[in-house]
Amino acid sequence: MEFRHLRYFVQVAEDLHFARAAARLGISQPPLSQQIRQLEDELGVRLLDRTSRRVTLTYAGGMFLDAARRTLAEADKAATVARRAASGELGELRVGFNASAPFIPQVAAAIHAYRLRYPDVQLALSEVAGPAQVTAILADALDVGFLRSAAAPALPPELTATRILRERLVVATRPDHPLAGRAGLRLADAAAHPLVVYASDRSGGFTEELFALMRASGAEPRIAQTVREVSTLLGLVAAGVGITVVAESLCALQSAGLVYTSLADDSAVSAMWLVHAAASPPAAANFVAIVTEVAG
Amino acid sequence: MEFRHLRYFVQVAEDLHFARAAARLGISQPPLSQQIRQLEDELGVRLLDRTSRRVTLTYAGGMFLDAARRTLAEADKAATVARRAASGELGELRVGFNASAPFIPQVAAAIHAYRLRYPDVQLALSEVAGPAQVTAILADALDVGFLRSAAAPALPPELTATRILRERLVVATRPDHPLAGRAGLRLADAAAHPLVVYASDRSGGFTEELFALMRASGAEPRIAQTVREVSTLLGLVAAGVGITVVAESLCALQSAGLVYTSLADDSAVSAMWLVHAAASPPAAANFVAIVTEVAG
DNA sequence: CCGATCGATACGTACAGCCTATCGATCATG
DNA sequence: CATGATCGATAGGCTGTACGTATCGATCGG
Repeated sequence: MEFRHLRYFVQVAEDLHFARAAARLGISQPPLSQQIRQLEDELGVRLLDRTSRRVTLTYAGGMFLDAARRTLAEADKAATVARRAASGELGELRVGFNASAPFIPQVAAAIHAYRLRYPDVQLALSEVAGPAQVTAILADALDVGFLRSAAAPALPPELTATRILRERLVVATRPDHPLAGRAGLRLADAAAHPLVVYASDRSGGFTEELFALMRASGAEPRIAQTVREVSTLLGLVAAGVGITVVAESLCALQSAGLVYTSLADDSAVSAMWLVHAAASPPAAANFVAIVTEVAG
Repeated sequence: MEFRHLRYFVQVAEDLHFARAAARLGISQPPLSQQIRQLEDELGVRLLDRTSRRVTLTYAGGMFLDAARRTLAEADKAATVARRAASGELGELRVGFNASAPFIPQVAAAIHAYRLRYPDVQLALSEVAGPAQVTAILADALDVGFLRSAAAPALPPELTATRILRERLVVATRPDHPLAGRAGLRLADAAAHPLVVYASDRSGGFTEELFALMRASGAEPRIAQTVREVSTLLGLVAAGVGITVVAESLCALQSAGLVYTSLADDSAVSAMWLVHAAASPPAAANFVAIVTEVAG
């Protein structure tokens, strides 16, 4: 049985007239009769009762007509699915992001724009620490990932990173802290006070990068407390446990016990990167395109 | 796109190896490569990434694989549906029956046996008066019908009637009625008493046949009351409104106010017939076969 | 009774799908 | 690093089959 048989049969069943059906199908009548007969022989079932004057569906023919239509529709759907999947309009996209990514307006805007443009792509968002994202993408557990890194992250050749945002670092303190609001504040000043920082396994390298910057400015940082979440970090700063240094976009999180003070150092910058496989699935490539367009 | 393409693609996707897939498909490797390529060209989508060492599904290929499997399954189902419908194992069967048919054990047994043997046939049972059944079958609103008639019913040539039961008539009266239990009771005796009978439009000809029998026995029947249902008929007899004559199988309906007395006349018989179109749908033919086997 | 209609049959043809043979690329191995 | 094995792609020839034209046989209306 081939699709030809189904297409021909459906047309004959609709017209109940071999010559007309053949004309619609763009063939002549004899081969149409042959193909219908061939289909009946293969099924071992008479689908049409035909005299030289009238063609009617048998009971089995009526049942088969429905099933044949369903089969043709399913085949159509298969072709459409393939094309849409290839163009990235259909499927699933697994996006990883670190703790600070959601607070970046450009990232949120890009995700929103992507959802509007590709509504049939199932977005699977998951919070993953920076380095773990790279591993996850390599293991095909993730398609793309947002991670923070001052410089371009070192990646295996099959992965690509695009910088989507470059931002300054700020110091977060209690309002009554001596550093609060001080103009021309420098990293070395901040390093003189005990710090609340992310635990290394959660920071995705941010803490290490921060410490490296401080040491480069000639000060040795001291850890007051390590935490695992943004809310804890800022909560403990507001409680006076210590101060911390975060990316400027985190200023979106305001609180009565918190003030953010700019750092004057040229080196006090950080960046968000979008990491993806060089051979990305179509949906991922579209996502990268939208993110670089909106946020880049 | 033809089924060939789907079958070939599914096999390659399962083996991820052209030569092995070709062997399983019973063809050689080159035409398999050609057909896959043809499929990809038609869809405009690359379904497989292939180097000379490794074959992998693209994302679109994976989505298409599912859809292709569904399409092939749908086609299989279409063939099965046609065959099962042709053999009468699938579909709908519309059975008409008159008021007395359900009380006949053979009819009930036949319907039960049919349900067991053909569980996937949707049985649509409907109560239809005898002559209306013939009209309904001719109008293709009914497939088969049970009706009561002393002699073979007059039918157009495209319909066939099979007698499935021949039974004697009995008189139904109150227990204190003078005819109750009288040995050798004859139709002429019964005709001497006022009768409760079905209204003509509901009786399906039974009342007319009964009156003809009574007149043939030399008596003129008198109507005490006409009714539209079996329960009303027997209820009014039990209430003493009159007596009635019914088929023996109705004795199954017992009541405190009712007794049945046999009629001695040779002519006091009735029969149930199964009517069906000569060109019945398969399910109807099977039904007729089972009924004649069980009840005939 | 005759012509029109319509599906089936007969038969020739062109193309497509399959075959075998071979190539080119990649990878494992000594 | 050279060599052989593996595997998909390509080339070219052959055959089956789906389609075309011509015609037949049956049925129905006028």
